[in-house]
Amino acid sequence: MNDNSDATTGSYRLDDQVGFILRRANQRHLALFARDIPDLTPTQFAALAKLCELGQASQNALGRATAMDAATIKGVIDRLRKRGLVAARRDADDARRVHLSPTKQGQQLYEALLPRAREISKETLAPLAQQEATLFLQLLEKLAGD
Amino acid sequence: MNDNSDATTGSYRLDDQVGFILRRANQRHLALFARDIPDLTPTQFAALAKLCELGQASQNALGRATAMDAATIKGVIDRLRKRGLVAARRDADDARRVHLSPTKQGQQLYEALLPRAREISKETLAPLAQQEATLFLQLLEKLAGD
DNA sequence: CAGGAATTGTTCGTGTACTAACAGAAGTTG
DNA sequence: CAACTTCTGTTAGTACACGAACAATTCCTG
Repeated sequence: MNDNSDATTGSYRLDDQVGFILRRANQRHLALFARDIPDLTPTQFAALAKLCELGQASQNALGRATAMDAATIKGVIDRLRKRGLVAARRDADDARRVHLSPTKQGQQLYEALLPRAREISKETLAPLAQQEATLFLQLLEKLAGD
Repeated sequence: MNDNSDATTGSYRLDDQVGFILRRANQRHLALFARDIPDLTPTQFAALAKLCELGQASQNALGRATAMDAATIKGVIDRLRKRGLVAARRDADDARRVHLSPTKQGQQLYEALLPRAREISKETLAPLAQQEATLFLQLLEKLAGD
């Protein structure tokens, strides 16, 4: 009974808490990404990748598709635009919207980076056996919600 | 054979990549934390908790124990000191070191927040069944490394 | 003991991330 | 149609997070 599994009783060790380990796992992934794709941050790559998948999107819509709020996606897109990877123009139908699309250069960079991006996902999961990795992804997906 | 499981072939969907889902899971946890413990960030709580666990530590040592680099832990400790939760003094034996310890107020706050911290961990894992959660933590730990 | 190497903490610059407040445009409803 | 509401993007402020460069101190080794 006294096995510390209750949420309101027993010892609390920081090192055993989901949030803390989640943060460390994320750190490890970010480090792998920075090593293999130094010229683009994971966030920037995510925005570019999703925009290439969709072909086009409004700024906030792209933010929602990549789990970034309006303030965050703005900075990310600003930097991608400055590097000529993303093109932006005012939407004709809705004067509020910023219509985004990847430039040819952005599209090419995305495709050129794909092998490395796949490799990063593989390396991140490398500590797990094949079956463990599959199971882990299923559980992680549940944890992420939505 | 063509099941897209190879790291260098097949389709690439952002939404299926570990890094992306890891980031979303982390976001969900951060949101739960901010809701239940609005007066302290997860990082600040981690530093305070670990310092209370250890009783004392040098600044960089605490950073290592909480997976924060020297530049990051400095800002975190500065803010905790400003709020009177952590006391700092120059180490007598090593003039480089900053000797840190929780103040009485910091210790009390930590203990007062423990039930909520436990609850947050529980809520974060809530989408998983008991057995799934245990397994998940084991796999996540492997992924975090070290 | 002297001189190079490693450690500790600091600062700077860049890039997420989120809240809050805002302006303008579009949609909805009485 | 006019008021209300929602949605879009922007800005300002705070807080991680990390690389790089730096000074002071300590350690180590010849």
